[in-house]
Amino acid sequence: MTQSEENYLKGIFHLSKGGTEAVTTNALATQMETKPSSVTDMVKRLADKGLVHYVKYQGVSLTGPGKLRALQVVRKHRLWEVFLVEKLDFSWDEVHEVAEQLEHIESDQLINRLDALLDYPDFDPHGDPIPDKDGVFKTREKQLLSALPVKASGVCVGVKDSTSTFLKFLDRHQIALGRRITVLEKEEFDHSMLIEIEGKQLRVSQQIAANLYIKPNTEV
Amino acid sequence: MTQSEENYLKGIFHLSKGGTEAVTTNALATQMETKPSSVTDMVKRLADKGLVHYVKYQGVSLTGPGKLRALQVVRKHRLWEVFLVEKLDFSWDEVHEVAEQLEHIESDQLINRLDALLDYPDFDPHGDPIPDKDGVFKTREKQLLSALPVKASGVCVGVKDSTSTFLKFLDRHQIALGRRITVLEKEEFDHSMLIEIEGKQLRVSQQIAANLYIKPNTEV
DNA sequence: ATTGAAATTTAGACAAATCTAAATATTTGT
DNA sequence: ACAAATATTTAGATTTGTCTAAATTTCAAT
Repeated sequence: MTQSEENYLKGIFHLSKGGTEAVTTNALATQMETKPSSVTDMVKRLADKGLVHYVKYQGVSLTGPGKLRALQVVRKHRLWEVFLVEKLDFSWDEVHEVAEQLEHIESDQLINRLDALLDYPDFDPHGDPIPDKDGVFKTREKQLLSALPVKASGVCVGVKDSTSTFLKFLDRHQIALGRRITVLEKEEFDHSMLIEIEGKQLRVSQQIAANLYIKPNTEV
Repeated sequence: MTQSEENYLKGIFHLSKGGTEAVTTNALATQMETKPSSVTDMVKRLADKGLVHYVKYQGVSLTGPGKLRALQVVRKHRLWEVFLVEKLDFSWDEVHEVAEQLEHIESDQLINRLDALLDYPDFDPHGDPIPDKDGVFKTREKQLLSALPVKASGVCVGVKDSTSTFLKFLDRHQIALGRRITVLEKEEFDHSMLIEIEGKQLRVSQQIAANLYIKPNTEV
């Protein structure tokens, strides 16, 4: 299995929202930053290897083995991200590029011992779940707004701090249970966030974001 | 720079004993476990990029930039080996294959922070020196165990042969880096030795003694 | 110094992964 | 339903890294 093949499986996995839906050639070409014709060539190879279902002009989807393989790559990517942040003091926005390389290192022993070193984390620094060896991962019912990655979206389901001053603040900004919130930006130095709620943009400090529970969209 | 190019530079570096001597096509083919014709193709490419000197039928040697690059790969390889042994509890003989992959990860930030995490080690688990960013490394005064006289004592600092069978042998007999070894007897006819290690006596053949590096007269 | 052996290079082929340009299939708007 | 727009595939070329088989160069021995 080449790195390129692994990257395609991962790309299909992400676009198909967890390996269920079919993905179009054009969408995959955009995701992989390549040309549609290159995608056609590659998905044919992947189909020959039994990793994807592919019917000409009808799009591509992962088979069981293909999905498992994609999940193993995702597992490695996210574990390396935890390592980079926890052990090497990378900030959350610096890890992706390096993890893209590290995710292709082949060694079960390596990844399982890394998992142990990191104390078997369930989520990566962006709040995304880390699959286990068999591709199974925990879903998080609710998360703190501060734990959500950029572009994540979810519904407000609760507060951690329920003092009246806090709740009044929420009222003033039309933040209420059931309201959908989307994370637009995260500021690194003070961990404040720019969020969108009810069609308006709002900047909230880390103190706010760390006290609001969100039920994120099930979107991997 | 591709991984294959990096591997060739490293191969030339090792065969040329530190980048000084010229290396023959056949020797490099053996080192790289490939065919001489493939070597010819590759060294032409490396010569075009200014990384090696190459004259047809005359062998190949590293240029300044080529040697620096080789040293940077060696640096990464050895730092990763330290990481695997110190942080992930790999044993001596398990690290090489994984380090062969990790050495090609491209990120100065990653390798420098890894260096810091490991507390700037000067030597890898096999006792080989780790070059710094500029390719400079410390030399350790070391001698083969076979070269030590009777009654001499020293600390095990490295191995010459790092095949896994040899490393496993060492593990079985509790011979490890940092262990003090004292020469008790040397047998004339087969050059075997009786040594003391960890309070126990052990007879080692000349083949063993000629592959173990010792730093003589050193406090632990 | 010449010849046979060994080492090395060249020529031509292949697979992986990509591209451009052209051909074909599907979808959409009226 | 049909033409135009869009999406997709095919055909043919390119690069990297490899191979085999044949040709060439160097080395070594008499």
